[in-house]
Amino acid sequence: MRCMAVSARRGTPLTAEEIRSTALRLIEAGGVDSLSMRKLAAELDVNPMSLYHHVANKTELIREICLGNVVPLLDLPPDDGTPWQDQLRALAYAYRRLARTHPMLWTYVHNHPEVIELKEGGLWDVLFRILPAAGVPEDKRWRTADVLHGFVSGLLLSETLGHIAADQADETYETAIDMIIRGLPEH
Amino acid sequence: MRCMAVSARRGTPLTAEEIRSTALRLIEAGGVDSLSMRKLAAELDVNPMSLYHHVANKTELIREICLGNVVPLLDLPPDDGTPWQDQLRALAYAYRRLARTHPMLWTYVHNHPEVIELKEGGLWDVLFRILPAAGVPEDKRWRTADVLHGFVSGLLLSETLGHIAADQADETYETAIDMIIRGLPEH
DNA sequence: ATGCGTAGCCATACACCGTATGGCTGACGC
DNA sequence: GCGTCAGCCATACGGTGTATGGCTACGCAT
Repeated sequence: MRCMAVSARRGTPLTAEEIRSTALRLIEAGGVDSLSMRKLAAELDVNPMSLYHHVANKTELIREICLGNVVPLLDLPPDDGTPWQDQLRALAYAYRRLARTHPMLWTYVHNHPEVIELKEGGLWDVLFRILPAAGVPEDKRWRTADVLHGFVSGLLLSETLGHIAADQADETYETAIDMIIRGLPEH
Repeated sequence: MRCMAVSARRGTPLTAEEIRSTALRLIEAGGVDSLSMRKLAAELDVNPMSLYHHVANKTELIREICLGNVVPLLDLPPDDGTPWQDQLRALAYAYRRLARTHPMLWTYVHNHPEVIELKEGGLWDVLFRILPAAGVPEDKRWRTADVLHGFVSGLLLSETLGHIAADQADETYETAIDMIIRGLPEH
């Protein structure tokens, strides 16, 4: 519906989604730290201050990208009747796919807790569906869920940062998930 | 030996060690990102540019702090005759002590790989001493070492960032190490 | 003694950052 | 016609890392 005053240099008005996806592209191209409101504005062919009519500030922008453009990409395994081992494996690999799709943002999030302090997506629901089946007693489920998440995040962080040889990454991850499954009560 | 021209506002000349320890203090007080050369200089009662006669630049300064003032604090378990489980546990707890001593720098390092790409301290030597005793076949030792390091780092990151309830942190870590030990071949 | 090299320090300046403030334009409801 | 307001932009402020070059005063060779 072609609304309001329109940029001098652009045909169509900005949208929050356009800003987010462009920002995400810049982030994945050069890291979160290399994203600046000014570069983002230049990429969108717009004055830096125009961005602030669509996003509150930079950190809020990043938060919205995470919640709107990244977290939803995690496809959680359904609650079919398959053994808990298979479901846990599926969850782990979905998580890895997410990390590899947006490595820069993923590493950023994993040490800027303020971005998503809320437990991400339905991941924890799935974990709490799996753990009882794995024989983890109720009073240890929270603890175990934290451990599993910490383990997997840490390993993915190592991989993303290049601490793990690229040609070994697949086998390493498999080894890791096997180790986790073996470590749960109902081996 | 009181050498050369001396600061107008200070009695003694700067030293690299003084710069590093002050920077480390500021980092642990407010996070790595809040450290600036200007604040650091102010804290040392010196002109910002004076720092550059003792350190190459900011990232190099941080690297030197890690290598000189943090990594050496990791006290690796000795090669006494104790079972590998005990040695692994000792290593894990030494690592945790380090993370809790310098949480800010620790989290920073764990997603700025360029800082210490070199495998930190003698940690890996100890791991490679333990893994054979734990029954890990030679062709899987590197992989397993990567996994263990990723796991433990990730969990400590979670803890440091406050994702784990403080009153549960001890038990959670214990649970984690138990799980790792159970997951290794020679349970 | 005298002059020089140089270690240590500092003043200035540049390019970049996030964003507060306030003003412009033009579409809309009344 | 007119007020409101969405969208955009120009300017400015205080912060950042650090390049450049100049100052001082010591140690040393002459």
